[in-house]
Amino acid sequence: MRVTLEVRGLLTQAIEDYLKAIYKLQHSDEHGGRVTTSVIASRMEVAAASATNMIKKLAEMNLLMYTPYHGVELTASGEKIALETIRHHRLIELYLSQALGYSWDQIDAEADRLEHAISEEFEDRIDEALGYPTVGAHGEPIPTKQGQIDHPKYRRLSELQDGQSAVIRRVSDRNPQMLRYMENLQLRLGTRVEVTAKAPFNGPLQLKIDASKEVSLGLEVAGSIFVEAD
Amino acid sequence: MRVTLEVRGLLTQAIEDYLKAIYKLQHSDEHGGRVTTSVIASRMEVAAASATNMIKKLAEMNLLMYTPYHGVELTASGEKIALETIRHHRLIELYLSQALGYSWDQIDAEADRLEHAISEEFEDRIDEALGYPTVGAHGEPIPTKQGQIDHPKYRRLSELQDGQSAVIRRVSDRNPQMLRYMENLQLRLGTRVEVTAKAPFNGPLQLKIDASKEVSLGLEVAGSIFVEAD
DNA sequence: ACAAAAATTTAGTCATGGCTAAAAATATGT
DNA sequence: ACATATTTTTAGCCATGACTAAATTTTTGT
Repeated sequence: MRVTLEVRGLLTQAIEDYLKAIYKLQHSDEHGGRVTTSVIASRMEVAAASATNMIKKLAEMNLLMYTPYHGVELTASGEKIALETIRHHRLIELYLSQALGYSWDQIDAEADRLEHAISEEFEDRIDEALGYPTVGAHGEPIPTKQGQIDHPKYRRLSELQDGQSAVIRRVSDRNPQMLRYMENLQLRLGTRVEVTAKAPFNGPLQLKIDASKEVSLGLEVAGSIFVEAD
Repeated sequence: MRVTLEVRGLLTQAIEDYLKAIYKLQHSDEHGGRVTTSVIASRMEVAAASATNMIKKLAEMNLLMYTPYHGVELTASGEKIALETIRHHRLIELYLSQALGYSWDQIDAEADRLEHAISEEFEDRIDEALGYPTVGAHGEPIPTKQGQIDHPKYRRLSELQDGQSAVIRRVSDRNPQMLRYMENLQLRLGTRVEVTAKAPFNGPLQLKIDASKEVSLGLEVAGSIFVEAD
């Protein structure tokens, strides 16, 4: 990858952050593949004009294809860098929770800062210390060092029918408060859940956790939990 | 410490780096207490004009006293921040070497980047994981969370007389290559050494390491090793 | 199809923290 | 003591990556 090599060293934190955000947007089901300026701006919490500026810069660097007024698509080199950043992030998150006892809601913010500061050496050492994991602390796939990643398709807990049982495989890491709430309910990766009732009109669902405790769960939370149904 | 609290959050990496460097210069024996623009610039590897700019900014923020053309002295709040940064640095260095198996020559560069990225939480967790250490990986004292630190006065190995024996308590971390060299010679913290001969005209000294291996050590290296003599 | 709304880009500004060149202050040597 | 050398500061410039306001393009509703 010539381009990636040439580019290395002048990768600012801002560039890595944008590429990471764009990669995630491209692979989220919501915005059908089309990643626009406003979506990027909103995800990055900057003004639209700021996003336009950075997009132009990234296009200049051949990290993405830019069609003005119509959105953005990462190039191979852009995606490579995004995946490296995501790998850093997810390895750090897992390390924080496994080795340093962090809770679910604390790791994202810490990893957001650390991911730009660590060396290849650090990446390799924690990868080894963790036993070369393939799944992050919230169940996200961890890209390999070569940039390979697969996107398993899980169903949202909110989509399950009354009576269905499933195992939690991934949770959204967007909202720390929600993560805290889930953790308190013992809703963890691998936890078995069963939908025992579903209220109509987008009402809450009744959930049996680990075949014991029963709770009522709002749709927003249930929509942030991804499961593998039986 | 009102000022420190007010200042927090707008502490850039550059500010922390300058304060750390100035603190170290103030407490080094070389430049008898007087810390000038050129010394700071040289340590930070920036142009003198850049140092002047930052010094004026730090004086504005009440982090140091600045007498134009005559140098600089940290205020209480400036010193507090410097010590927090140094604490971060030394805890991280120790963690890298103890928990992740880094070698002596690799930890400084990694810690230089990480020290600005970690949270109070991270600091506390590695402090605990390390068993609340008081001495860093190269033997430097680690400031307490309250900013207390003592500066034990060790002698340089180069100052020992022929026949004297001593224990290594600290090594300079300025030169990674030299650290690598020392590590290869098994010159570590706690290692007992004996000067068995001293060549005249600033020549090398002959050293017996751990009562076994003998080596000839140049004065530059010997001057970078601090010992406690019997 | 076309006016109004919404999204996007352009233009111009700001703070940060570098830089060089020139001016000013301090230190040094005879 | 005073000319010269050295150090330090000032002045002005640059890149990064934010911002707001205005202009432009695209989308939407009727």
